[in-house]
Amino acid sequence: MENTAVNTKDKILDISQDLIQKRGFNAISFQDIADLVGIKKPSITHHFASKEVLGIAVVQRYRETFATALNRLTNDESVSARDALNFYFTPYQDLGETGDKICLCASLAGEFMALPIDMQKEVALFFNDHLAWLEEILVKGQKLGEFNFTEKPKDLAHLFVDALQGALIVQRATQN
Amino acid sequence: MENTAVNTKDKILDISQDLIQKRGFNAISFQDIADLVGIKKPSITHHFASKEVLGIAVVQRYRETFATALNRLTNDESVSARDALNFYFTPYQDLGETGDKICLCASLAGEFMALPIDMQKEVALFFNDHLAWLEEILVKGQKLGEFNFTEKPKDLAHLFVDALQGALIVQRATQN
DNA sequence: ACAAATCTACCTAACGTAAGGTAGGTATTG
DNA sequence: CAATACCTACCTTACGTTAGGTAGATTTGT
Repeated sequence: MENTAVNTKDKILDISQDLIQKRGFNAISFQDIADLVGIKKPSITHHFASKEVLGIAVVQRYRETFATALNRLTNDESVSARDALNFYFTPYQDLGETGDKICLCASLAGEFMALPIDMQKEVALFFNDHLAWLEEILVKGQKLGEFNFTEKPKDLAHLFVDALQGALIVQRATQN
Repeated sequence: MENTAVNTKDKILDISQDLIQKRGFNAISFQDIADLVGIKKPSITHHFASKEVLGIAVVQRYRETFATALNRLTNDESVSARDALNFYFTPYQDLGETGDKICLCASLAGEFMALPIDMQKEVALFFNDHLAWLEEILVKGQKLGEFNFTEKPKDLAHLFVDALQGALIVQRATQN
């Protein structure tokens, strides 16, 4: 885990995210989080009014961190489409190497129907962001002759996201 | 849902499986199951000693149903490798059409680290079964000239499983 | 400048609810 | 009649959340 957070609120976010990526949203409790942060259970409500509010904050931050990083790649003219695509894979490779963590939104999507509606919306936004970004990169790379594929960019974007998310889930379940 | 079960034990299994595919294992309770079966909560313990035992039974049945169907395809000489592969996809297409259900083992793999060890083992067996079966079909199809691919059969089998499981998860989260 | 008021970040204690599970009784059925 | 399939009643534990309070920092009023 990073654990570079300075203030308690960010620590709660970091630890919550870590726990969700490992065990899911419904399987973790305020007690789990409080123990790891080093505060008492009710102190969490001082920073986040409810578990739902905390959950939304975790996904929002995750989504925005990705969005910022991906937009940086898209806006930088010196980054080729192929490099951008390679960069896209690295966080997932890192996750795979942890052995016990998957993408936050894959974890939440697995228990999607048991999630508060506002968390569902955040998860949906995450995947739609990624699908749109990948499609854009694929179109760009095809136009510039960097890529050579016959499939529709939208379909290929879907395949990338699906295979990436699925790979982490299946890998964690089958290793050892 | 099927709901073709005649005895209560099978009804419990059916409904539990359905609920796990929709909401996950940790988000469902004996109360949820009992309400849908039409019995009282403690009556479930009469058929399954604990939630873990019930969970294991659900995955075992799911895994064995698949194993039987897949072995039938492999053993039937009149079924080509391509047909076998096509058959493999149909249950997942059906799941996609439900709009609110994913593969049982994808759901459980999403909360893998929060699962009892014996359930983890069953989930791992499921994926390993499928990976081995797909690899076998791919090798067979390549030998007979039905398929034409350069990737390693094992890698391609992984891609199929990953993309299939991932597709259901992502699709459910992004539709509407 | 200094005191009063307010805010921040926590705490302890306890709430109501729901969880999984148990004990023991009562029907139902071969 | 004996096993099976259910029931009611209850237990313990854990959950998210609320109430009320405290110590210390910050802001404000004079």
